[in-house]
Amino acid sequence: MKRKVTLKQIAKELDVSVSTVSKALRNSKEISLDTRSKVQAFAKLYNYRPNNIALSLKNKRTKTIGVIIPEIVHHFFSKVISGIEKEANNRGYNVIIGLSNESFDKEVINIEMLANGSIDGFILSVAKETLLLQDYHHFYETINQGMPIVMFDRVVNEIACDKVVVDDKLGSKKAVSKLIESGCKHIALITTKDYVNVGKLRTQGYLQALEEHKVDPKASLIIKVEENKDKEVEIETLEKEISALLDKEKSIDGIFAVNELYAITAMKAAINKGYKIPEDLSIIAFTDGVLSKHAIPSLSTISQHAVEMGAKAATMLIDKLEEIVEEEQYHTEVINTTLIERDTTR
Amino acid sequence: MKRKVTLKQIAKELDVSVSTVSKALRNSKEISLDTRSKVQAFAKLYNYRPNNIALSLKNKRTKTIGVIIPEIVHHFFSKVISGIEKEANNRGYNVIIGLSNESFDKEVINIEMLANGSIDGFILSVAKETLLLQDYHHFYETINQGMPIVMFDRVVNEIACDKVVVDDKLGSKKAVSKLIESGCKHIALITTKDYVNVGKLRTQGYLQALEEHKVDPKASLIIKVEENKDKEVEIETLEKEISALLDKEKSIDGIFAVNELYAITAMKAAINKGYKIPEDLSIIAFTDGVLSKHAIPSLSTISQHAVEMGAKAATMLIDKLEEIVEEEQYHTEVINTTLIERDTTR
DNA sequence: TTTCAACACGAAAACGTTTGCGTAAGATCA
DNA sequence: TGATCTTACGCAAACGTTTTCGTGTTGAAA
Repeated sequence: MKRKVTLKQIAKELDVSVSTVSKALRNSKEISLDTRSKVQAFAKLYNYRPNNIALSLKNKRTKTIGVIIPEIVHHFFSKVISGIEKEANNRGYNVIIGLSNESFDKEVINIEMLANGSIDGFILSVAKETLLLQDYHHFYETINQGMPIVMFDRVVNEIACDKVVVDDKLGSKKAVSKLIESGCKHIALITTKDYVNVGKLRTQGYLQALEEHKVDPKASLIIKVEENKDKEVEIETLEKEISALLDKEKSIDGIFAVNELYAITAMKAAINKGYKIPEDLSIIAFTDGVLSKHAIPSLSTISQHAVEMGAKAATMLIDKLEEIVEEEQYHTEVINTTLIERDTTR
Repeated sequence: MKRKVTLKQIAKELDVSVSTVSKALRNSKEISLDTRSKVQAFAKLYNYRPNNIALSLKNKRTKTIGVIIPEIVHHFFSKVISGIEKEANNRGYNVIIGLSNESFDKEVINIEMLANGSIDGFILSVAKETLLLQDYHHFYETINQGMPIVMFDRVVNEIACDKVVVDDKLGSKKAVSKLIESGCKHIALITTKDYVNVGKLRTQGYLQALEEHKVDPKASLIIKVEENKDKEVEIETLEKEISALLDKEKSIDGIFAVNELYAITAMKAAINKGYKIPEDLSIIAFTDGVLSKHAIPSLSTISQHAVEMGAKAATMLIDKLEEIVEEEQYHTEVINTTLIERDTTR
């Protein structure tokens, strides 16, 4: 087993100095053509590759960006990652990931681990617990140390950094408007409690759409799901709630849910009750994922263009790192949403 | 904006040498208690953290493991990653990911990028194109340079390295046996072409189960899907094939598919034809993901325990890195599969 | 007073690069 | 022949650590 070959070894072998080897490999005309070709041949033979770590130390940059997300077993986040990875690779950067699992502590630890020289900047989506605690010291510290952060999707407005978000309100409005325009009169909303920012915004979009179409909102048509550590339980509970709602409010002919899973759950409850979809009941979900695409019937959704989001975040971060954009100049990019009509809408 | 503070800066500020600072921070009793506490106080005040890159260069290890997977927008792979990440973090390692997108070239580039000092070892699942080309030079080179590799799921048998695999054959056998035992007489198989190794093995499991239950296999009940770059097209084509099959072979009362998506597609075709599931037709899929869990009706599956797989792979790699296990001693771990009975089986 | 150990600290090397500068040998010119 | 210019290379510093080996100062024992 041959270990990785270094400049020093090549130098020794060829009886020249390390600097000569380095220059020869970089084709400096300071070095004679003769020596250059000799060194290059030798390097090729031994498959020389410069040590990234040494380069990082010297250059004070690692060409690596750190991504911290709440979870990876999640269609949206994995799509964002694939967008980040693609753009980063195109520009010669690596991607290192950390998972917070929605925990404040894990988020802090991950950031601290990576901030000590391992990476040049962060792309992250804030953990729910952090949002709840509203403790953002780790972000401030990181930024203070001169390490840029780009937040996406779940962002903290009060922090001065680049952000990439989806227009949740407008997206929801699109969905609900579509429902109204296709003839739905009584549209239920399945959303989260208000402390989840995106849930809140999507709720606002729903209300706005109703208002614009002169439909009076009814509190009895809104279910605000209490998030549960145990997703199974959360979903089971929700299914019962929806069942009850459908029993109580017979007039419901449209449902807008703030995520795929809630929508699928609603669909399940409705199908069990014998509803025909979309004839008796139309459904639209915010967030487009595999679940929607392959559900039977396939779900109409609002797509957030997650890949594009990731790519945009990477672009913004790298632009800042390479000083294409000035340091203190922050920008919030809004990614458009698109209504994808499938089989749960008319 | 204060930059990161270094030992040198602390040393200057306190008018001592760098070595004194280093020793003081590591609580060496070579340094007087007085100086130690002074230095430590100062370091805490300025939030000193040792630079990882410098440490990596010195220690010749990065405490980072590289993971290369074919795609990340995929339930199985993202679960594996979460398993790797968890175990790695527990043992103080970071995870850096590269995506091959099933491309040989991208796999090679990713490995070369990371192998030059950025990481201590690899965990990877081989790209389909690589499997097809059977060009494994990049793996050999990496291993030759003393960098350990752990392959998971899609492995290359001829390469001497640690491996974590699923017993595909046994898993399929379990599924098909379950179908037979629950009364299915005519079980269709939806699998991939034989050059995809896991497809081949799962097909073998199907055949073995039939044999053991003295059921004669019928070639007309087997669909071998040709993979297509465009998944949409692949799935649409498949749906038509299944429809045709159901028309032709009216006796089919069970379907085993080698992945979720094929199973869902089969279910869709069957539901469209008015089949009652599971009364008229039972379905089991290999691979357990969100799709199966939230399908209506929910799919019975063979779970591969992806998280466990990732964790195991990480354990094996780190054990090797930390020389808990001898270098030249390779081992293949087989992860058990479990039948998860849901609503598509009786 | 001399000798020596203990103490507290600093100098320097090492990890693998890149790069500015110095310089010996040879070439060119007057 | 002597002065100057090129050429082709080596030295050393720098990035931020850790660690080995010195070394000057102190205090105590002889």
